[in-house]
Amino acid sequence: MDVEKSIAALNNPMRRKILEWLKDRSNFPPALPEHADLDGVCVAYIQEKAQLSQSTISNYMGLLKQAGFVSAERHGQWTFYRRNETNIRAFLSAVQDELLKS
Amino acid sequence: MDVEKSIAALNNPMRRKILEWLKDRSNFPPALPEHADLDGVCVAYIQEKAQLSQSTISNYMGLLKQAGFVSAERHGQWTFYRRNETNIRAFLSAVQDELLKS
DNA sequence: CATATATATCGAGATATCTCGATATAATGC
DNA sequence: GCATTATATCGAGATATCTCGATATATATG
Repeated sequence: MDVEKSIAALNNPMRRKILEWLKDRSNFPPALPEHADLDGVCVAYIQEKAQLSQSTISNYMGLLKQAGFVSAERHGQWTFYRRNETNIRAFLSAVQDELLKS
Repeated sequence: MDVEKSIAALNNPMRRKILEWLKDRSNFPPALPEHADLDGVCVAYIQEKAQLSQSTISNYMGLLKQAGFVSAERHGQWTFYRRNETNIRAFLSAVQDELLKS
């Protein structure tokens, strides 16, 4: 739990937006039939919704992953990103402690 | 509650450290007798503990104030900064909502 | 193996943040 | 008014972040 890196990752409106979008798979186009069993979203879908360049989104997802907010799983040519709820809660808990605990 | 501005203010280790120090007045030198009734800390004390320049600390406190994390009160030539617990909790609540609420 | 597709990485210009010293402002005391 | 003290603001160089297009890598398919 690197609070430093996590806050830096959140210090960008689009990255926070992406984390919100990932709460609900239906924010993105339906998965291909062969990916029906996977609960992540591929980079191209995120890029389409964010309207930023492919490299920027790939970079963003890398930062969110390093911060622990998302997990990535490769399947063939696709990388599926999904929220890591455990780590998100751990971050919130850590920030809460840092800001409130005496 | 400007989450954007708040996260930016927290995106710096020393500013977070200062917020932690302000939890406990005894992290700083004792107040002057004439300030005994005030529960804030003056800039000079914060600067001494942080070991950064006066202008940097003044800037930091300004950012923390704009984010709502601290309140400032002028008394003569001194400005006393103290945590704004209400706003800190409001921020935590907002981030929690943004990250978790569906 | 050649081509196509999806993603990651690289390099760079634009912009923002950091942090300082210098200076300005405000209040105090003589 | 003048000197001192506390804080705020200004201007700037150093560093970091943003975001892109170009390129590299990995996989799938013919």
